[in-house]
Amino acid sequence: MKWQSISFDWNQARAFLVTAQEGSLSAAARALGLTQPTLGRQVAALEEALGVTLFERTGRSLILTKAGKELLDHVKSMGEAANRISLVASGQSQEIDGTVCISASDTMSAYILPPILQELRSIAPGISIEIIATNAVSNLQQREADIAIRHVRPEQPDLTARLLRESKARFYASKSYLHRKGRPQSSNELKHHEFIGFEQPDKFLRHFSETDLPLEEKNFKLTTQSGLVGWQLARSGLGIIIMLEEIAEKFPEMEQVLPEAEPFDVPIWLATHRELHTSKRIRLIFDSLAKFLK
Amino acid sequence: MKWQSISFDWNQARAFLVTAQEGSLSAAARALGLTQPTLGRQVAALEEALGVTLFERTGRSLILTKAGKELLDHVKSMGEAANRISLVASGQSQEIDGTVCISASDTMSAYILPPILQELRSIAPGISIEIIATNAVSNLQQREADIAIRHVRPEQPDLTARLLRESKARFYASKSYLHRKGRPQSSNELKHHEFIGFEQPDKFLRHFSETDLPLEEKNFKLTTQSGLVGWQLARSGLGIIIMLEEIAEKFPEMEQVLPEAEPFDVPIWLATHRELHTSKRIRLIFDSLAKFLK
DNA sequence: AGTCAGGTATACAAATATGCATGAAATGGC
DNA sequence: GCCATTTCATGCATATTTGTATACCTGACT
Repeated sequence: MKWQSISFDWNQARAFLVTAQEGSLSAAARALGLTQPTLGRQVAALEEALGVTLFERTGRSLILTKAGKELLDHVKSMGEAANRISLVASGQSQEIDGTVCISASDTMSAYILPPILQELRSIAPGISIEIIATNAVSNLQQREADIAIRHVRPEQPDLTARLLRESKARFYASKSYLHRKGRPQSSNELKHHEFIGFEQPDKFLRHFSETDLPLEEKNFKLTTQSGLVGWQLARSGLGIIIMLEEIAEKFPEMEQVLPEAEPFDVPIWLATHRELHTSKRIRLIFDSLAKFLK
Repeated sequence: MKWQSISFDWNQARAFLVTAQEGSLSAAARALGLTQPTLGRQVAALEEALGVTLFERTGRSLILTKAGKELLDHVKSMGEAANRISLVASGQSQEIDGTVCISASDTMSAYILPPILQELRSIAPGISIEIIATNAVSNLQQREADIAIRHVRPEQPDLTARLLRESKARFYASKSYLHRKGRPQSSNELKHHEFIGFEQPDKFLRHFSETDLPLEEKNFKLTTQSGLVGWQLARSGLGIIIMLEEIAEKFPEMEQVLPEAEPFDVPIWLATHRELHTSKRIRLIFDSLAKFLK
């Protein structure tokens, strides 16, 4: 094997990758926890070493040259390999101390996780836990999180997933709202009510297209991507919102809408990357979450 | 994109890759042009950063741990990407100065190339030329050479190849040998002569299996992987050898065996990696070689 | 037009990594 | 069994890289 061709500075390749993807040296520096001059020098050194101009310096920002574009694919693939290294290494690591990154919806993070985290802290005081509270489905492949709590079946390959249980969700509204607008007696009456939606209204509506609920876009005058904000809006009497029973029951000012109707099934899945499941640390948190969430 | 997972030191990954492949820190240091303490510290730092033990230190040499084996594949793929970066960069580079690495058989290198190199030197004085004289088919993919002169059609993908011409090869022997053993008059008489072979006798014989020459393994008492050594052996009268006409004719003490027989066809191919063919420097040498060898 | 935000390039001090020299341990050959 | 050789680990002077502070540029908005 001839190693000459790979003996350029690999950190410079990393600098190029992140700079190209982030769009500027400064952004790349922030992403990598380095400084802008360092990234600038690394990229310049790589250009020198390869004998290729990667970026056109136009004062304000950098734009990739043709040669830079040609190279970017290969640097990306280097980055993907680096990502796998980090992933597999975390899995192989049998260190019990360290950080575990958990991704969950914001409502789960705010109302379900806190007491569980308390338990986890006493079980494994050496482990730092980072919560990614987002309703976007995080990408476990790209290591945005080590463990994800989800309400849809994880379909990506290379994932270890466990269905913990089926939770129930219902429509809720504040007593003040129901007092003002009246309590609907049948699902048909819902069409005259105001709902608080998640994300884009059309995307959210698709969930209800399978049911026989008469909901249209005009019912969703308020929409947010944040479950917590939506819940606060509902608590303020601004409309009807869907919420897990176990969370809603903690709020006495909130009342079930159509209490006789069947609740919606909401599965609770726990997922991690297959490689990570061999790690003592991840395994411990995964199993404990499974136990407490069940 | 989350960059955290790729922000470990990529040069340490390189250190791990080369160390694992070369089998020792010292060998890796030689390969990379660094020193053994440096490689040792880089590998140790990577183990620290990933929280994984990569090698079992058994005093003399290092052996990969299970975790190390798990990671090696991914580091290899990182190395392959790095290799492609270097390859594409060389192709994109429009610098005329630099080094070009040419691979050719040792006889070609010794008897055909020298006057051509003289020409190249005057055409492009800024280019350094490195000759890899070997009869092993060098791997252009792995960048063992930039340009290869071959006698078989290059079949690997991603290669740009040009058939320069069909050269002729014949059996030759020294006059002293032919005087001593007698000049064979028909191909049938060859079976009583001694031949000098290349590489493993069986491998070499396969080339003649398609012809009707009565050669067997016992005819090849002398074998070498070096064309130059073989030729010297033949010049010393030790046997019959196959050689390109254009080379053999420079040696008046050597004489064609069975001069009426048809010579063998030996194609001369010039090959380079497709990516490299866009480089001014490589292109210049490639085209010049094609011109002079034709 | 002027200001401001956000970007890149450069000078210099501090932190970091590298190479050299050397010691210790283990393998292979005599 | 011993010696020669090869390999990994460590201390220290040096070389390199990094970060801080700053100057300078560009494009957007008032």
